[in-house]
Amino acid sequence: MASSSKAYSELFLPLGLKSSRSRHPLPVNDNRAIQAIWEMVCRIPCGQVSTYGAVARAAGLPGRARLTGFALRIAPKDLNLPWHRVVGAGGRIVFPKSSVQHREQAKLLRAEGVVLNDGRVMRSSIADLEQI
DNA sequence: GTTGTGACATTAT
DNA sequence: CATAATGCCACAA
Repeated sequence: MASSSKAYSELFLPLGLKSSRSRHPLPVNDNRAIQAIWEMVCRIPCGQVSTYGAVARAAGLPGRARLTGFALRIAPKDLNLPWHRVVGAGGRIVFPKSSVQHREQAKLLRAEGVVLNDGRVMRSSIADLEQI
C-alpha cells in the first residue's frame, strides 16, 4: 500500500475496514466515520435531500459537517452515492452558482422531482434522517 | 512541528 | 438579507 497520498479511493474500499498503517487500535484513521457517512447518504430517499450537518449528526458525528463534505469528495465513483442529495444548511447548494457541479447537482435533483429556487430546495424536500 | 484551505454549521451582530 | 467569529478536523505544503 503506497503509504503517502495514493488515491484515497483505494484506501477506503467499500466494505473494507483496513485501518491501513494505523498504530493505534481505532481512531486515528477515520475509516469508520467515513463509512458511516456514506451509509447515511445512501439512506436519503430519492426526491429528498439532507444537509452536511444533518448527515454528520445522523452518522453519530455531531459538529462534523465538514467531514461529510470530505467523505463525499473522496468517495469512489463506483459507489454511486446520491451525493446530489446533500446540500448546505437551509437547503442551499454549496457549489458556486456558475460551477458545473452546481448545474449538475441541480439537474440531478430536478430529475427526481426536487424543486429548486435560486439554488435552493424547498424546505419540504429536506428529509428528516432521524425518521428514516 | 505550523499554516492555510476546504462539497460546513451555528450563533451573534 | 450580509459578515464575522467560532468550532470542527483532514489534508497538503
